[in-house]
Amino acid sequence: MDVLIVLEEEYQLDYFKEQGMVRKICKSCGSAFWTRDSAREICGDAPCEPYNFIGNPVFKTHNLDTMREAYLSFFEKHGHTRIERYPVAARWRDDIYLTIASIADFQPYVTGGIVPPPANPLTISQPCIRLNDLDSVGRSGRHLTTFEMMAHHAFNTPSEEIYWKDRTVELCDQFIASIGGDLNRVTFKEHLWIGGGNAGPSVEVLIGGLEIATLVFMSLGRQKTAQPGYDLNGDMYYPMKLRIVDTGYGLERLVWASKGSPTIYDAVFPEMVSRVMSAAGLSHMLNNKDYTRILSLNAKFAGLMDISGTNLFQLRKKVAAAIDISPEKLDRIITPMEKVYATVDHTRCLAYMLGDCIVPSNVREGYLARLVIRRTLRMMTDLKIEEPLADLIEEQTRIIGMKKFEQDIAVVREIVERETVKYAATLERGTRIVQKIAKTYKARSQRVPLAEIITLYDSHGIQPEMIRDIATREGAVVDLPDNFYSMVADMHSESKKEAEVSTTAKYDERVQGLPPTKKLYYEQSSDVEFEAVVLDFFDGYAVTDQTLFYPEGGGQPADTGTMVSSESMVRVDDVIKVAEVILHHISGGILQRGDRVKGMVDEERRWSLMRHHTATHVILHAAKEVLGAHIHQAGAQKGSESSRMDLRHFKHITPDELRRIETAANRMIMANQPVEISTEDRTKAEQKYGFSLYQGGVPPGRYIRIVKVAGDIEACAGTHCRSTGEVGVIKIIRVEHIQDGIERIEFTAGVAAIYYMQHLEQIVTSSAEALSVQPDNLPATVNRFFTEWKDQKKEIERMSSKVVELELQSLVAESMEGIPVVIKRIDLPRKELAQLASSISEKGGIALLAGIGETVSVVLASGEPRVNAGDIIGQVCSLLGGKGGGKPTMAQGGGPDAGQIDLALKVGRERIIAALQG
RNA sequence: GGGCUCGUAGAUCAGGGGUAGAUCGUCACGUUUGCAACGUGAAGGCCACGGGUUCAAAUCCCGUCGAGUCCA
Repeated sequence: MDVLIVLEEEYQLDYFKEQGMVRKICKSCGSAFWTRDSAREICGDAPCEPYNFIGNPVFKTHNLDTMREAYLSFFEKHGHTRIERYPVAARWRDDIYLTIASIADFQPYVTGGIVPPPANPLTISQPCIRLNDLDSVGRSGRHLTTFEMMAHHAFNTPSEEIYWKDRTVELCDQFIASIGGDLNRVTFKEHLWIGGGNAGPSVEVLIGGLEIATLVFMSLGRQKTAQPGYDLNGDMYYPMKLRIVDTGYGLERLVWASKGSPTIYDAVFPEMVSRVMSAAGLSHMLNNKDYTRILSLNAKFAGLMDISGTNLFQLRKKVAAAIDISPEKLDRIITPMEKVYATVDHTRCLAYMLGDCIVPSNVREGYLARLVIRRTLRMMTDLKIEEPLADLIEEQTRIIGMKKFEQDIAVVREIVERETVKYAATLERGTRIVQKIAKTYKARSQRVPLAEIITLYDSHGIQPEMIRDIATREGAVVDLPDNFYSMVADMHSESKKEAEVSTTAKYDERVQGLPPTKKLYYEQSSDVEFEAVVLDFFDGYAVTDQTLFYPEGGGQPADTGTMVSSESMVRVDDVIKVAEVILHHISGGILQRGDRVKGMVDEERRWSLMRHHTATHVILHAAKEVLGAHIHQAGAQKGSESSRMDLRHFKHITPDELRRIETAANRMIMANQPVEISTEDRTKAEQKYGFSLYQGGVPPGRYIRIVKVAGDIEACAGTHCRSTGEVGVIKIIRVEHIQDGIERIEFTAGVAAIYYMQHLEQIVTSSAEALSVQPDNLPATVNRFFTEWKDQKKEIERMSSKVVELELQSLVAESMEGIPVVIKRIDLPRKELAQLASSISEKGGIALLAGIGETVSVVLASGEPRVNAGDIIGQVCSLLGGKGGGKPTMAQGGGPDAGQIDLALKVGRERIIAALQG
């Protein structure tokens, strides 16, 4: 089917026609668009149309709060339910780190038709973070890292139609009118939307040259269906059962258009702009008409182009020509302004990131937070802003509203302050390394090679521009290619590995014909025996109608045990879950379809796993109590001996904190609260408990299993004790710093904890016995021994230099060719021999000394240029069955053959004489 | 999750198979009314830890622990 024809039909809306709109083709770009203005010839989008709303607002004046409220209450009035925003860290998804669009809140389960939406239709204003255009932020006048995507979403199923294209466009029109927009100036540009495995027609809503919204009609997906598909850019897309109205209105853009200010930044956060301007000593610019004119011109032109790389220079040239100054002068004026804007934008981004409990680190979303923090710190340095970054972020938090964030502002401040100190240290360290390298290459009068610069950036985090500046100051030459960052990226992509194929994937088809296995381990988690019927047996895997065996999942290993049929008794050594079917891996025999079996789970192991799993929840809760609200699990591995849990935290957990966590966790156990487990609707559970539900990953499906342990509430599929008391006892083994921002707590629970403590006790008693002291005195005694050992080592050194001195006095040198030469067997360790020999060679003499210890050690030192010690030692040592070598002035060696020592010295003597005469 | 760099005196770092070093800091003595400065000297090292290779390892190899950094 021809995509273009189909798509053209898609836009023939009754609503457009009723409103007397006409479809036109843009004279400039050739795109189709709908308008009420029959005289209009261009689509209204940049670059076809300039930003003519600047200085000429198209809506009634609004700020962020009033515009958001105007939007949400408008849609509420028109039958939509208002939904609270989701966090900017997309914790309910494992494919993206940050929330990048309002629809991301509902992916993948709602958009996939698995889970119903929290309301239908709904409206939301979702803060989103996109870091792809970082370079343009502050420069283009319109780019932001953080923006609120306001949306109304409707999810249409085959059985229930909420509304589709006509109503969507109608609502859009009415909303624009409600904030004072002139509908005659609005155009709807046809646009094929493709993204995230979905596609559909969409219209871009334009006014005054600015795109203020996109209305997407998501109706195609990659999943093959009976209906004919479309080839879109080489991929096939098929009509979906679920058709989703996915709209996105840019809150900041609406506010900008309502004010008509030169840049979006002035419109959206005027207080912050003026605060940062004055902190940078640039306040005078605010009231200067020339600057305002430059900025608005800059923004108008920037709106017409994509700012990146060389385009920036083009932009400068254009603006400079329009106001008749040199591009260089313009650059000097405008660069600080751009940095002010970017600082304002970035601090707002950080307020959201940190407020939503992201902890800066060098992995995942934590790395993104650190990236933005460091970028901001660099700009603040350039602007000579002395105010602490934490103050600016706190101010942004206050403007947005403290109550909108989970993280305590005091913790946010501490995190930022730590990051600031840390970055200063990195810069200092980096500067020293660069200076050193610059000096090296300057001394060789070479340019600093690119490989060095890449290492400096990649391994030490020093920005290439900074490398150039420092090296230049040191007088070295650095060439910096324009495509530096892409070269680094290329280097990384070379070492990329293929993704692993899931091991269970090969059984997907096989289990499709089987009913879901009844999971007895949830209903009777403390039972260990059950009866079942074998439904299938393949590849060593048995499938039964029901089972008590817990399959590997959620960081909990599988149960083991036995299965007995009338014919045989087999071992269950592994259990896996494929979709809703549980596969038991059998060894030591086979089972047959139809066999009645009795299953027995290894009781000790099951209990140990349950205790460790329940303990994980308890420790997480205790850690939150001790360390703060941001504590989030970053992975966990349960075992039957010990378990570990990784926590996101911005500093090292101190031994004291660790003890407090351990004590708190054990108190929770002693309180012996029941463990409550329920199955709840995913969306409702998310609304009720928040996203801290997803600590151990995001489980699939419409319903999720909620486990409540000692105040900790998580979505969890593991087996648990019936009450916290059954855990028995928790002993934390240690805490380990895995990566920046991630601390690993290793612990043990129940019987394993008792064994562990007994093991510790045994270590202490046997150490105490070895030293014949009471365990209580162990630390003091060990300390004393260590200092004594060090003192004695020094004493030995003193004595041995004394021995060398004495030996030296008793040595009588013979004279060969006028040179004092000592050739002698002295049974001292090699180190002393070397000392002795070198004190002779220092005075211009020659010493060949050999001594017998475990093996023979030989040292030859020569203060006489004619005698090359390194050359001679080899032959001497080979007589002893060994080897040797060294420098011309000092050589060492040895060999095992002590009987040959006299011969070796004799040969050595001959060689020295020969060299002296030679 | 993947990659890279680095662990040597209290601090900053050289040395990269052959006797463990420099600078700053510390301490003592000297010059000085005192301080600063200078001079002379000294103390201060499990060369991160555990294996291996070697006649010989701070140095090479493997592992562990720790620090830093880039990317997804």
